[in-house]
Amino acid sequence: MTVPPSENLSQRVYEVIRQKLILGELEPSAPLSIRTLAEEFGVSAMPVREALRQLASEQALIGAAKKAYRVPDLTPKAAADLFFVRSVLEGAAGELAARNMIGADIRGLEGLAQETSAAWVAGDARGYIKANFAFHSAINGRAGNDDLLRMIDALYARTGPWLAQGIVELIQVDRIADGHRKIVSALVAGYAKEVRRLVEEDAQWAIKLFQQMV
Amino acid sequence: MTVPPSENLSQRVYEVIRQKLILGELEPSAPLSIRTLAEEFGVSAMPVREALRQLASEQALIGAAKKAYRVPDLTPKAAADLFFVRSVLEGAAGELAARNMIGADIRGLEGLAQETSAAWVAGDARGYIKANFAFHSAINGRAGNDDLLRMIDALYARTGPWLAQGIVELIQVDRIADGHRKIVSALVAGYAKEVRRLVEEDAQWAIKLFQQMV
DNA sequence: ATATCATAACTGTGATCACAGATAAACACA
DNA sequence: TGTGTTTATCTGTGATCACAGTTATGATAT
Repeated sequence: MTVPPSENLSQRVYEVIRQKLILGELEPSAPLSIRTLAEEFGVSAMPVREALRQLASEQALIGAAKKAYRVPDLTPKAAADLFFVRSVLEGAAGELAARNMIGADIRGLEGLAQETSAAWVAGDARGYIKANFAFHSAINGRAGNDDLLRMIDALYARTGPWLAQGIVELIQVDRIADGHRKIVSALVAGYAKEVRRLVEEDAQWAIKLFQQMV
Repeated sequence: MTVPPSENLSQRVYEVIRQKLILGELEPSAPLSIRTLAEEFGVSAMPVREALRQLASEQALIGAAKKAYRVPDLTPKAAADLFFVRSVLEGAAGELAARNMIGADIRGLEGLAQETSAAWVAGDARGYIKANFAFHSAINGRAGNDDLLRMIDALYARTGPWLAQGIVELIQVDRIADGHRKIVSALVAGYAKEVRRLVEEDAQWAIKLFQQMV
């Protein structure tokens, strides 16, 4: 877990829970209690409550009035919508990043791509999610557009729990996921438009992955 | 101002301030005090504080520790980044919407396009912003993707205050803005891809508008 | 054993208070 | 008339309490 450097207690709590969502460590429909979490974190209810509300405002949690906050359980349609938005944003980020990347960036990317496929063949679901997120973050971070990055990360927080479930079920079914390698190839070649297309394809692939799952 | 139907006091306050941001009724660098707003709204500090924090988490406000919340004053680079993201998202929404729109939708759109240009030639800055937002919302709403819509609206909340300033200065300089009419034409023709391109262009136009302003 | 209902334990929400840091105002001094 | 310093006011933040709805529990009756 990355360290949460912040002057705000609320933001620290927020960051921790957000990371857990991204990495799929919280399963869908799991309830999150303000008081319980407050005790776990060793803080008062106040910061937790603000963190949960913030997550809920990003749709990363659902919070009905006077009912416990819960991790959303995505419907097929909702998941498809989400991955579509992600493909649009991440595709644009990829095209921008392709123009900013230097040799060292791409080398790091190759390592992450390897980690990703290694975790995949090993059947390590959590490892795959983590490596996958690291890979895409490395690209999106080079787009040079913080808003883009923030929005994409918010999407990962929403799809994380669902992905963790879906992948666990599918990890032994489909063993081919060389999309990342193709992306890296397009990056070394400097084909920005092609990077965009491939990144979009990669995000949409998750949708297909789900449809098999049903 | 649209009525805020909600069971949550915090959310009601949030919605009101958010609308003001979108419509450019709050000027950049203006400070927002929790206690002051609480008194204005006739509620305690609690709901206001949560609303402001939520806005801040969306970057619609800036909130440094122990300093008053403020309406962000965008730098040229930040504004450009923002409008770029908006062009990407709204372009995608436009393409989707083009496939869902029926005659009645388009007729309503024609009216809104007329309002927009009417406000423009009349030099009514606030009216232009309002009509412009209504026009685009009518399109984005037909995309059938709530996440897309929510994200785009968040962007309008961030560009609103800045747009209000920029447009006031430019409204007598440039009097041609028939972009909306082109979009409507493409919609009636059913050219989804062309709608996307035009919507993207429309968003990027705002960037150029700014560059003239400096 | 199963269904029904009362009760107890939980939930988020709003309000209020104490506190420390930031800002602005007031004052003293040159 | 400036200028530096102190004081007072205002800022968000964290903690705690009361409250009303929700959910789970357990007892009672069928």
